[in-house]
Amino acid sequence: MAMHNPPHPGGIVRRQCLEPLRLSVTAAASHLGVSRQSLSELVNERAGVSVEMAIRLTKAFGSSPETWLGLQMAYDLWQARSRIDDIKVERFEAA
Amino acid sequence: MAMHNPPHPGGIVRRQCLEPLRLSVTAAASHLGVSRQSLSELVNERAGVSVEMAIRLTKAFGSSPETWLGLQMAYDLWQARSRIDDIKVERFEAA
DNA sequence: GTCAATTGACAGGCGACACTTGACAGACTA
DNA sequence: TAGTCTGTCAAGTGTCGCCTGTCAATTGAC
Repeated sequence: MAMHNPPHPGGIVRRQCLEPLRLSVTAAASHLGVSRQSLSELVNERAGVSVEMAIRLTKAFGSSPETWLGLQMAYDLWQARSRIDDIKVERFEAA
Repeated sequence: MAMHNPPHPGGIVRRQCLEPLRLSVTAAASHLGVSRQSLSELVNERAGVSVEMAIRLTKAFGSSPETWLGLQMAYDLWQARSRIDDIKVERFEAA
């Protein structure tokens, strides 16, 4: 159903947005209207793409907020796979 | 582009999951493995669908985590529309 | 070699949010 | 009347995005 090991959106920002335009994290953060640290954490995969960040990325680099957030969702879901069996739920209707 | 005023996932849980099965919030929360308050906040649209809650909902009622989170994403994005013009970003490449 | 820009990382702090337990009042029902 | 269900408030926890300030290491231009 889903793909294997979906990439963190931060890596995509770095490779697909910053590097092609030879943008420094500092410069890009300035244009995005966020702090340098905030963008640094994103591209170093220490922070996720928030709704607001998705809008900022879209305004600056194109694509769509849905796409950016979709990448984040796929990543989060993949990470949760390892914990999925710890979530105990009694199923309905199937009984 | 997007639909009009996407519904809050909590309302969907209530109408599509709880009511058809004549489930009380208390009973459903118990089965989902969360507190009654937590589910109450969700179905009363005071809380969103987290990654973990999406997994719980899927295990209990079917569908998929992607679907549940997609509903939440659509809702969040719609809510953000009102603030979207406050986000100032300098666009790249278009220049 | 030296200076400036860039970068990743850390500390301290703020606000938002999902979630918990405990408790209370109102409503519905057996 | 008693029991259940419900919404909600209080209070506290942990996570997370984001900010400012700071620091050391790296890199490139002179």
